[in-house]
Amino acid sequence: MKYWLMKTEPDAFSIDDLAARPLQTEHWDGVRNYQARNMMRDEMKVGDPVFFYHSGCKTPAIVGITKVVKASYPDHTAFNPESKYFDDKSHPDNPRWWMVDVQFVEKFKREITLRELKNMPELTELALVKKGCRLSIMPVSEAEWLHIRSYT
DNA sequence: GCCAACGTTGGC
DNA sequence: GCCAACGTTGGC
Repeated sequence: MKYWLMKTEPDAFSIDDLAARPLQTEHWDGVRNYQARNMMRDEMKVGDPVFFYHSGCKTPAIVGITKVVKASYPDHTAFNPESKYFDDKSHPDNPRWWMVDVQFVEKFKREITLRELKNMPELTELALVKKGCRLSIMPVSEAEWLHIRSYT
């Protein structure tokens, strides 16, 4: 089992939006970055826990936990010319983009802000706090996970 | 295969 | 709204 962190802009899709979905589950479409894709396609497995992170907002923060409930399958929005995620280089017989399904687990009573995370010496290796890191999906070590968890 | 130009991300 | 950092594109 591996631990993860996934970013989302709360204006587009927040943890409350996820909790309001049928079965509190949603497919993670629209990832168009190869590194992030590779992690979803090859490494994320059913049951893996995921920190849910709000980015591009007033207070960037980890706001809760989700888990992977369906392993990778083709991101069908890439096949749809009507979608803003359409990519004519992705074909159903050889998909370029993949996604997983995640399910709501928990919303923290108190979110853990990026500012706080940056001040934790235990997290200096976490990609999220590194300068210029734009990865929307990243691995979290077990030690990092437990450390962050201990604040919730 | 190099690299400049461009677009995007995302914190501040 | 600004801008640094980064990934991608496309001409050569």
